[in-house]
Amino acid sequence: MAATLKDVARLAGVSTATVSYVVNGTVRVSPQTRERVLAAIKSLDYHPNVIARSLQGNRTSTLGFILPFKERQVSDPFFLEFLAGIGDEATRYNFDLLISTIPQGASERSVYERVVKSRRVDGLIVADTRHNDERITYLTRQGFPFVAFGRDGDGLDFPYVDVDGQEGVYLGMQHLISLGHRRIGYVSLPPSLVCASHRLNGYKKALRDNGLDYHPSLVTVGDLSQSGGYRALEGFLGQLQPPTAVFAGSDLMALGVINAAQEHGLVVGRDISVMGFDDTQLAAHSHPPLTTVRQPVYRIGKLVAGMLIQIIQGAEPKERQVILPPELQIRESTGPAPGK
Amino acid sequence: MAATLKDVARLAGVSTATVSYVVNGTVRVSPQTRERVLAAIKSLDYHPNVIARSLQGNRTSTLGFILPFKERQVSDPFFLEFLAGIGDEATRYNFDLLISTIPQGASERSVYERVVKSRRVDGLIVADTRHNDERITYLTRQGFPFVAFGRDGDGLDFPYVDVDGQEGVYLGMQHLISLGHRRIGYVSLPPSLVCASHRLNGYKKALRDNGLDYHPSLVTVGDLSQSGGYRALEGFLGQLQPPTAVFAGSDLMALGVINAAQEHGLVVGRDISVMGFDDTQLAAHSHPPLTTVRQPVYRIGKLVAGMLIQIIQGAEPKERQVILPPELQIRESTGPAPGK
DNA sequence: CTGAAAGCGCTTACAG
DNA sequence: CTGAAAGCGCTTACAG
Repeated sequence: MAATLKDVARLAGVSTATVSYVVNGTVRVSPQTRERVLAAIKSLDYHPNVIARSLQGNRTSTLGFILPFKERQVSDPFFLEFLAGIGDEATRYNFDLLISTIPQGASERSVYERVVKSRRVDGLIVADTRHNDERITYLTRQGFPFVAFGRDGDGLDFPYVDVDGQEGVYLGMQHLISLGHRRIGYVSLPPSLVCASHRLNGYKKALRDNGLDYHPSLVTVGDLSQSGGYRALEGFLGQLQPPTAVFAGSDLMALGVINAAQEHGLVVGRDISVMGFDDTQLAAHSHPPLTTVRQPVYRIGKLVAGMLIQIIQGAEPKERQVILPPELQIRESTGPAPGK
Repeated sequence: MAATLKDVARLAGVSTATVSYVVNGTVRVSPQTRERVLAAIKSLDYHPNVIARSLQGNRTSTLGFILPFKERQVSDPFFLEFLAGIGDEATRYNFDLLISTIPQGASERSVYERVVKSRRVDGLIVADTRHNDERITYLTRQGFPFVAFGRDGDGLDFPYVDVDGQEGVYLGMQHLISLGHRRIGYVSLPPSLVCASHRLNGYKKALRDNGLDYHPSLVTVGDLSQSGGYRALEGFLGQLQPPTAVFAGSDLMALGVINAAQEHGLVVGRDISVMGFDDTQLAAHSHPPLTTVRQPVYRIGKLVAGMLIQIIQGAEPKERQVILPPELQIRESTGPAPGK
């Protein structure tokens, strides 16, 4: 059995309160007593029981994250970087991270209810915000602390961190256009996602600002997997005037576009340019290395976790809604438009 | 404030013990009392406080997993499928899943110690077992419950689930050899991993059994990223007699091999055959779809979690060490050797 | 500076 | 079948 406060108190010849003071440093204790307690702690290899502490304090020091596998495929590498960020920041503040999945047959809603009602966590992190996001209305109604990765799409006010997707795609489009591309295909994200609209807006705005026409045939919706990108390019190549560049709304889709292009004998970066969005590790390691718009997912994980912890601790974070500037990451999958 | 047992007891006019009996179904309660209690629970929207329950029972009903980012890149999609399996199985048994990361500058050992000592979880899941695995010796010494994904490499006895990697690579090699390939390159995994040795053995055994020579120049070690595979193929292609097929020890590396091949103008599946190992979703969605050896990672997650829960509950699992047969997943990245 | 005591929200022998 | 009471391992006013 592991040692308890009581064991330490007995060995040190003091009360449990005193031991607690020493452990937590909340109350001044005389040096001599302190020494005795510390020695007892060491000799018993005492470690506080986090559960007892939680019960007493009515807080769990735990953050929760429910993996949102509605739009994304289960293995989207995106989430692991995000998790790493959350986890590292949580650890820094002595918080733990609880992960839940949505088992087959269970509803997302039921999982949220279980986590909230059982008071297993002090707050939740929500990713991939959606239009009419049930998760957000539920948590808001419950008054349960949460921070989202992704902004609101319906005029609700909640704390979030997001990347300026419109600006990101706009920057990417400027890059492509400056390379001489005039016909640029766009593979959009599932429209239920709030970020899908912003990114698409960036595409349209860039066309407008550069005096280029918007061709609905050059825009298609992908499913966030490589296959989505693959099929999109197949569709584009079947057209009379295929695009010379394709902007995919996510890296995974861009990889699919690259695969399709290479299968068609096209040299990516020369015969056709391909861009992604996210800058996951997969993008940097693809061949050719993918030009993409960087979302600092790891850092966003840290930010979101940090904000949530502040909120839990009752300190209004200085910025409740953070929009990070995207960053163009130019690599080798984009090049001058053929014939330029 | 959320309702407590006491609130329910008061409203129903019974003792807290009785409410507890009803909630847990541990003791028979008269139908009338039961009804009253149930009504009170409903009207107060009472949900048991898991933390209090944990403290009282000296168990947390929580499984822990510390993301092992030593050999793998942070975003390896592999882990998310694994996490999904663990999470779903945990939920089924009313267990939660606690994730920890190893923050920059912290040692893996210190993270394990913190999790174990704070008694935040009832047991741990260990993945990617290594030779001289410090994590395993530590947990064993502490008598802390754990189950591993990956077998032992040093004669230690602990519960695990693993896939027969030797057999898997052997099967894949038979497939390639039956297609007429005689010079087959192999991209091995970091040698610290126990599974690296087994897979490499499968490669060697297949050569031997088919009367083919082992050429050290056809074996190289990759770093588990696409780049590892990419560089491996570059190396192979620079040789006087490049291989006609390449077996990569992981899907991610196989994708890198495909990328490199396509960049060199080779049609994968015709000019060169490529195989992977894992069968992540990335493999199924790659182009051409990747022939690979399937590890049912999601199912392994469920198995491992299930075994751990049994162990925690004091029931020796019927199988303490499970080795699953690998499954050949033939898709389009492999084909007859050129000239056959 | 230190201790006795109450309490966080449950569960579980023990009586009756 | 039901209740009074102790206890899980802590923290924290409150006295002294």
